[in-house]
Amino acid sequence: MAESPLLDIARLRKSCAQCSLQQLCLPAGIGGEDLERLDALVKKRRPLERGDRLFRSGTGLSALFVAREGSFKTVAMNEDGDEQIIGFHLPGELIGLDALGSGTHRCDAEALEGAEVCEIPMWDLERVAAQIPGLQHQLLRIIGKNMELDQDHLTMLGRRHANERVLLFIHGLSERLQTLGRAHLQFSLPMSREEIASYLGLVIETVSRSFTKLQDDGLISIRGRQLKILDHRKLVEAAHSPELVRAAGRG
Amino acid sequence: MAESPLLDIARLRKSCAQCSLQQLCLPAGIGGEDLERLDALVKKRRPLERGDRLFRSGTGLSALFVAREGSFKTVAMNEDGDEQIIGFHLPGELIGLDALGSGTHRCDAEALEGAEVCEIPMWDLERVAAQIPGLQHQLLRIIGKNMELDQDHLTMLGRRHANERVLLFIHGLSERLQTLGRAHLQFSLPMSREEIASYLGLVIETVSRSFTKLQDDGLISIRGRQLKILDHRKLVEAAHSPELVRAAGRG
DNA sequence: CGAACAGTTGAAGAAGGTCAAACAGCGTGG
DNA sequence: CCACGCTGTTTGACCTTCTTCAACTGTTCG
Repeated sequence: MAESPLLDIARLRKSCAQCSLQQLCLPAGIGGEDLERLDALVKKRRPLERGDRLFRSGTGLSALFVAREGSFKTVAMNEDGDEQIIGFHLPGELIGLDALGSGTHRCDAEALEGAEVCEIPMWDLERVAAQIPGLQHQLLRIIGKNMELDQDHLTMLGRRHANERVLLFIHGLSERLQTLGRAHLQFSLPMSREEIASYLGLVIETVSRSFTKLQDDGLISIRGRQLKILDHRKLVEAAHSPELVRAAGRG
Repeated sequence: MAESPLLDIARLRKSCAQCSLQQLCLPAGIGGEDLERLDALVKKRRPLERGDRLFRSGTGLSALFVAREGSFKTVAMNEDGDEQIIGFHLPGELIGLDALGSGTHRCDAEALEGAEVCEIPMWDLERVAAQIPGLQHQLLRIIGKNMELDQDHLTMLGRRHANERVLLFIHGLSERLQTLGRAHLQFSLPMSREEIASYLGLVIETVSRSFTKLQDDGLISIRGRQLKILDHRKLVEAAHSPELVRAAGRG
């Protein structure tokens, strides 16, 4: 038992159980020294406050972050100065891949609420990934999973009716919360209406109206940021068929 | 000349000069045996015809593709059956990363015209990437570059005015063609209006009207699929400031 | 208590969607 | 070579939806 890291693994399993990076180590058949080496990379950072930034656009990529507690948004700025939210990052999700292509961040990452992050220095991660068999593959999968989130966002924005976008947004959030092991039928939105609007390519008033309409239709209940999904089945159906959404609006 | 691959490198440099994967090997300080090993992976596939598919949604990830000649689209299908184009892939660009997360493709990849592709078996690529120093890093960069394209798409869809989306679309296409070493001020659109509409979350008539408006404003000249950018400066400006777009419409 | 902020609601207008028709390009077959 | 029909694109008129502007409500926090 001279170097058995059993206790360490148990601790890690617990602290990282719902982390999107858990697949980076735990199920990849990595153990012992390798696991310790990986664990040594991860720095736990001080708590962050609402509005604090992990990085800014134009900054070089130094590390990837995982939201451990609290949620984040990534915001891109156009030439003309108006911002667009291009991603929300829930607790357990990854932040910082936007700089993978050029080595420079293309957006700001900002805490939506009190938060805490793990930080993985990119340079070290790449080095270790090249050495530990299986880790590179897991890294690619995690990156791929993140691309899927972007594509889901894309399909929301491709919808031409505001109600559909909002519906898909709620549904998507709920699914993500579920896979992260959190309550997914009743939860608190970490972002403002304004931020949702930006994310969905809408205007704040339209988002507000959509919410109240969904509430009137009995699909959800929403009071401020407290959201409850009342009829999950109907919500999923409605998200995938515009007719239902519109028909309900006339009732 | 027992093991000098000079001629091979020269040939590769030429044939892959504008390929998005060129960074995978050429500038990464890879040479000799390694380069040959990498080159051996790449299969050149038979010519494809318009409508031919590289893969279908639900299929397992077996290879990445690079369009050598001709363009492609990737199409996602919703539960309710309507399609959405989530990406265009110009000659030299990469196709197939959508399956990176789950190992299963989430969309169809279809040739927009006569085409030819290089095929890189994913499994082999990963294996070699783990062995050749620098290659893993280049692979991550290439994946990152592709994510940037998705994010550009996202920022188009986030714009609330049809004219802005179309403007950003044209501008983006032009930029991509330029980096791929092709004519970027006068070119032929490989996709139909219908496909542009789907990509931009608009309806075909709106796309058509936007094009004619941009033509009336003297920014472009468009006849069928033949597009000429007349005032590149003004086009870039207009793409980043809604007021200009709208003001011009009243003139 | 009241200022500041977030969210909701209402009424008006503009933008884009819908429906329908005309038009252009192109390959086929007479 | 031309007529024909197919398909993709443009254009027009109308209608729905979203945005805009504005007022109002509600909550939080000095």
